[in-house]
Amino acid sequence: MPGNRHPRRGTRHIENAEVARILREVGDLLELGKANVFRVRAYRNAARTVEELPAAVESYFDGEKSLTDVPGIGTDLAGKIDEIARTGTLRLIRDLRRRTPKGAVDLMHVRGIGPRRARLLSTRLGVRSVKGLARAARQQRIRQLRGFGRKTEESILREVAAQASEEQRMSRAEAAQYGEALLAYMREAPAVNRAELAGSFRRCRETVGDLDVLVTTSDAPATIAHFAACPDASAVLQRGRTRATIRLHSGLRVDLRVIPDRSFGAALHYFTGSKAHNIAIRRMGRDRGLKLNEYGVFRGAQWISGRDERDMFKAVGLPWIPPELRENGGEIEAAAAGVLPRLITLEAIRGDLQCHTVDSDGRDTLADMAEAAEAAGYEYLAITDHSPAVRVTRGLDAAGFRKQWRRIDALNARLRRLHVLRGVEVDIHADGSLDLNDSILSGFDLVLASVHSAFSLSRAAQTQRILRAIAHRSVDILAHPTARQIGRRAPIDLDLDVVLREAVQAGVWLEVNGQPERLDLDDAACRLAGSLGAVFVVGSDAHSTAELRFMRWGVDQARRGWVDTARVANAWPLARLLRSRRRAR
DNA sequence: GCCGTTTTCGGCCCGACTGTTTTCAGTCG
Repeated sequence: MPGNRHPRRGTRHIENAEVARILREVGDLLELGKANVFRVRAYRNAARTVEELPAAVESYFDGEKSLTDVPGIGTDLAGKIDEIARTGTLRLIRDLRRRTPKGAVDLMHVRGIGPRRARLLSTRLGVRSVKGLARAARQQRIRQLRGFGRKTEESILREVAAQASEEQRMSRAEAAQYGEALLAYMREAPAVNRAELAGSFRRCRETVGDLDVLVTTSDAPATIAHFAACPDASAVLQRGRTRATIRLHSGLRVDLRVIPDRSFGAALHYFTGSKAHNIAIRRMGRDRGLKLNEYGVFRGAQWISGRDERDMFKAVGLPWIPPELRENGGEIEAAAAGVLPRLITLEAIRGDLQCHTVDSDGRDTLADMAEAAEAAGYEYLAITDHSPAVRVTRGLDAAGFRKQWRRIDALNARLRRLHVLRGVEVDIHADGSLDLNDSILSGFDLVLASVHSAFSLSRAAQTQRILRAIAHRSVDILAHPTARQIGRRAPIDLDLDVVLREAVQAGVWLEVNGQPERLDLDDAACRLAGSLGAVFVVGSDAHSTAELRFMRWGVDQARRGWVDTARVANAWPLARLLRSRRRAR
């Protein structure tokens, strides 16, 4: 293996996500075993923390940085994580599984069933699975238990059915369509003053499990009635005086919260989350003798502020923190130290550095794409059609690109505000060689290299492959570096740490791809790359003029990854961009 | 299990809704 990051003897590679899964299961098992709720929370917090670590857990055992320096992880949890990294499992989890009724953990994942009910159902009724749960409900055996009744039985049946049909998270782009339509619908309601989307959607997570809509109104009952009457709703799941939940025909759940005007900022902060961020902020409030909740900042019973979201941060001595960063992943410390990144914005983007035309697999012509980019206010646009290896894209060969260049030159002579760059998305072969030769590659303004095949190479071979491509002097940008497609294809198995280091070292820029199913690099990788000094490119990877708007999703993802405007090459003026390319140095 | 500018012990964010209860437990976010 290249690089100098040999794992310790006895340590095999394990994904942070797998460590997190194990910690989370320990949390579930402990909760079923009536453990101290704070101990349960400690395991769940640790699971989230590990998931969002910028580097593989192994790297915390031999370097200068230690896991115990990470907030929420003490000596005990660090030891447990070490054990997982070395052995792939945990003695504790085996003991807990032995002591826990079979299937109880699965029951707990049915909405409405927590640890108490799961334990009762498995010990008293012998329910061993979600299927068995539905059977018991149909046989009306559940209502015989104390604390359960007819309605609980019915709700269990509904939830089991819903879980079987939907359950997976929805892409951010799809959720946006439902969310924005619903927001418009709620703003039509007569008594509504303000309406906003909060929750993980506002935090720009790449997928969402549900939507949170926040409104202020002068007539709460009327507003809740309007919400419940939403034409796209298939069911009203919950309905109170200040909250209601509906399910849309798509299966997406939407929570509505109705609050008074003066609480808008407090509620927006609270319902934006994340939960871990909120807990941390509320703790800071408590340390200052304040109580923070969704209604505002309180000293004793006295309301102090909460009209504006900034009030919540001000109360604990912090500047406003962008929603994308609110994961309790260091944003509070960064805010306190005055070193929050100046996150990239859509407005700061001056051009798009990846798009396709009918010359390969795009749906619009070169001229159409250029005109749409100009109309969008861009200063430049790189046309980056595919090379021949990716058959389905009908990629161009050297002669094809030379013809395209002449058309680009003619276009540039005609266009007044936009400059079109001669670009290419050249395929990286399985052995790391490129799909076009040096003589043609040197003629482009910009070369993106990316993987479209051989997704299942070994980690070592895959890493070697990418390193070889990066080492090629013609490559300016590594595009969609992990080749993942959310929900469809796992990222290629890569030593990302090594690849990102080499890319930074070589002066290769890293793309954050805005296609809703790619969003590649992801947030954690962006943050890692940023910490290594990477330069980023946010690209729409548009295959039509309409898809130029995918820039939005790429920017959102980069923001989640703490990407600073100054580090985004396509937020620079064209002259600086060209001067800074690897080939210019 | 974590954590400390009063603490190495004793705290740990806070409120709404539902269903099954006669005053509240469980669950969720």
